[in-house]
Amino acid sequence: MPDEAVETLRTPTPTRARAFLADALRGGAYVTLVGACTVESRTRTSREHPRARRHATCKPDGTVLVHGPSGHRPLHPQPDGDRVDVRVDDDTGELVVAAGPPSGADQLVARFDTVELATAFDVDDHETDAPSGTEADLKERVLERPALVEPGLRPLATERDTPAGPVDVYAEAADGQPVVVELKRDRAGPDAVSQLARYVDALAADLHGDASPRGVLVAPGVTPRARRLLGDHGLDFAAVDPPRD
Amino acid sequence: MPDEAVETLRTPTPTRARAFLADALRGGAYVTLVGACTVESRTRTSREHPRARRHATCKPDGTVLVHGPSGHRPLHPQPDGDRVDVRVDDDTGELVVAAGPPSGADQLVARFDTVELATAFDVDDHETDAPSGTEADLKERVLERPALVEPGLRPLATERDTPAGPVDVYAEAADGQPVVVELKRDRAGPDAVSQLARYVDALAADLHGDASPRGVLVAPGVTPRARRLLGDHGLDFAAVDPPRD
DNA sequence: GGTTTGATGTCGATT
DNA sequence: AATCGACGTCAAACC
Repeated sequence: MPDEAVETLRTPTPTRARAFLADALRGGAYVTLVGACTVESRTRTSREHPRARRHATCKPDGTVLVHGPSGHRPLHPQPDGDRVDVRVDDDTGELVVAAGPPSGADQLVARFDTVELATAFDVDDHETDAPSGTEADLKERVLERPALVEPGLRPLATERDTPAGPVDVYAEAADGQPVVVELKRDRAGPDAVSQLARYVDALAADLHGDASPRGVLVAPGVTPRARRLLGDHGLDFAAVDPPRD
Repeated sequence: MPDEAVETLRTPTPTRARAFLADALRGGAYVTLVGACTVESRTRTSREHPRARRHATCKPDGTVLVHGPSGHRPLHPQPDGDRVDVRVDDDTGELVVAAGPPSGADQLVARFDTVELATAFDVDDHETDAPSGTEADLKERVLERPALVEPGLRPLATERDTPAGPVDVYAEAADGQPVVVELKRDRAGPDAVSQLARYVDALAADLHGDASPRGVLVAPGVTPRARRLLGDHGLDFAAVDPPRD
């Protein structure tokens, strides 16, 4: 298939569709199918979907997506593995698209009794600009202007290791007391507070009494439950928005 | 468009593509586009993608997905709102597909300078069998056979409310001591242990000394760090797999 | 509508 | 290559 070609196939027989699909995938193309199919997935959660007209996508990296008429996610979780198998079921005459590891488990199987449209084309792989407004952006902002967290704060390290995991920012307060900073780009929930508490406890054990660290949660906001938990654990909060662009 | 029809349009002009897309969406159809486009998203995290040949899907519910050649997720987060706007840019001649709330923020904008293929068809909305192997399935299993967690355990309530949130299963041990059970369908990590610890602490405060509750994490397994945290908090673990089918 | 949590996917670090 | 830990994102249940 030439690089720029877009191929389409209307109402092929399953045998013809199988050949079209196999050829295109072998050539590294991106393929879509429209037709009535059943979907069965045996991944982390098992799911079965009765026969209905759906839109399926097979990407050259082995990704298989089957979409219904609504929602952002496909009908099934994505199986591990990057192999796609395309065959015609001898008994039922169905076109069978199977994705996942060859071993029985963790498979996604779509069975088309009819294919009304098959398309194949190339899609560009392209470097994409890094997203902005991430936790990494928030970290940069805090490192550049630590006073946003509290006056006199001096960052000492990022990703400092503790037995409970790496802390986002390890710093020293104006009075010299160690401070653990946990960053969240979204409003922080109870999990974020527990995570910070784990880090503070682990660091306190690590320093074995030399100095007792404080913990500060830095996020654009906190949920009520998280706010209460902060108080319970004697942790602080500073409202900082992640920078956008 | 008749229910069963599948329409395709090759290399339309932007004006023609706009009409095709608008007509199909107005009729509740599912539409796909293949062509070179830029993608800009201003949702929670901002992203920009330079012009490249991509595969776009517009669902009748307002979902817009733009996919590259690999990976399960689209190139962009899905904006809030269910409005899709299709127009031709007077200055550049591009076909512009914009999704999200009409107000400027939180928008996804894809700009096609060429459309090589447009397709439109109906996709069935269909009830889907409930997935199995979920946390709800694990809960059923534990309620039916509480001895899987520990001998003599008697479940008293599910979703029992505490100041920290609802506990999965509230139970009584053989000796009458209250037990908080936290269920995870996957191997449990540190977050699960912290969540359980929050519930146990909250319940202990709720019972204010009448009885001191124990906590049991029920999951197919625990990660090393979670195992250590369990010990730190004096919590127990029981290995139980969620039932599959 | 906001909050919370389950369910997934992805990535980086580590083994 | 597999595992683990953390982050990002979506969806559903419940006020």
